[in-house]
Amino acid sequence: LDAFYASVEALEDPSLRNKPLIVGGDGRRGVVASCSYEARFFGVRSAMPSVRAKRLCPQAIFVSGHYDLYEQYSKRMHRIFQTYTPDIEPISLDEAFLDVTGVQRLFGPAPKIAHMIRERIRDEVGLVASVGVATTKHVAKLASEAAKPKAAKNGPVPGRGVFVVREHEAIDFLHSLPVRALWGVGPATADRLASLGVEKVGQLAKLPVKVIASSLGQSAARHLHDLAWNRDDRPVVSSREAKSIGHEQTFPYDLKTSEEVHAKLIRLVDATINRMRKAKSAGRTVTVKIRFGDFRTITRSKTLPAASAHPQTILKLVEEAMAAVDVTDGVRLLGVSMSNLEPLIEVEQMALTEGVVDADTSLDDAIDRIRDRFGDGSVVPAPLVGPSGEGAFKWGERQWGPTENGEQTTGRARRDETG
DNA sequence: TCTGGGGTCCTATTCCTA
DNA sequence: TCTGTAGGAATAGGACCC
Repeated sequence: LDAFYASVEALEDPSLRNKPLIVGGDGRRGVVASCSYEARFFGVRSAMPSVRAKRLCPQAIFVSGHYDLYEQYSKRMHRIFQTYTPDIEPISLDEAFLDVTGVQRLFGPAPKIAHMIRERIRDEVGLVASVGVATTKHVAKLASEAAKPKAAKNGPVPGRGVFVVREHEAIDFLHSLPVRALWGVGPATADRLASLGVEKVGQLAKLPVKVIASSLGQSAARHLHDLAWNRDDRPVVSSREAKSIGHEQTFPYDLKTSEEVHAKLIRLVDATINRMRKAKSAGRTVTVKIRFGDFRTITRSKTLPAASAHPQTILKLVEEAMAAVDVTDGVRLLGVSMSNLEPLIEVEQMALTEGVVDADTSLDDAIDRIRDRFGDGSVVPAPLVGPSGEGAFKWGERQWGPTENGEQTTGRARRDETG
């Protein structure tokens, strides 16, 4: 999708159409999550600090994200995809790979299917999609980039919409691109390749793997060299289990005391476990991420002998992990995430058969039921209730509380809050 | 310029155990 | 009993993606 979040916002509020629009936090530590092509003309890009975006485009309109809304639009698109093929691999809310190998007898050749899907997304959802068609996943992805509109003074100049790279054209197409275009080449890898004199994919392709490996390591070198020759046999995988679930938050001002840090950690643990339990998962490893005022970032992790979804157990582990961390320099961001995930039902059954069930299990179940019925803000850890200001509604910020229309919001809606 | 939040994957090191 | 070693798990950090 083109400028997905910004396009959805403009669709919902016509007064935002054809204007430089930025979706993201406009606070001092906000970044651009998505922006309209009108904003891009001024040099605004996603992931750019909002302060800089404002400087580049003072007339830009900032809106905070509505993640729940984007999810709804995403689902509508997926329903369209499903009418063509069950082999859909979501990359994000607004991108997916579709394998149409087996359905061309039914719907026609892949480029025709691409046009049909694009038209239906335009007519039924109201959004502009760009589609790349190719015989490998990564060329399809690059082709979709080539299909996108370009930013210009009076709004976007339409792109080709559908960009087809046939198998015999793939090498020429690839070799003309900058290495940075390759999936997996970011700023750090691009710098290293530049020091080998490599700017274009074609130059990378002609370099011996050994030489690339001297700079990037064997695995990455092999992988990128393969991609440069269009050797990519990764299949479209339609269902994938999450490997980790977590939450992190950047604070408007650095936290200076361990009490403040502890209070935030309690909230992050609760939010993470709440989501993990909704996903019917339990985790064995907890990782705490700490970013200091100077942007130095460390992680500390601890692993349990068996997976758990009990707040007290996880919090204790978090406290152990944090024991040796000095926060007096100021903490800018905290994160908590769980990995080594296992199905919650199996974990609880195991606990039952081993006779280690305690009051926690039924307590957690009761909390789940109350939250299902009255909202996530209805039960909160005691240290965050009361006159300190972090009461039930502040709890979890807007992300976990009810919205005006009574629905649960998730994810980036949190940008509405100032923290 | 001053850097979000959700993730995945890879690598290096350390520690434990067979 | 001591030592070397190989492999796996845990831990930490970094790059990258949207």
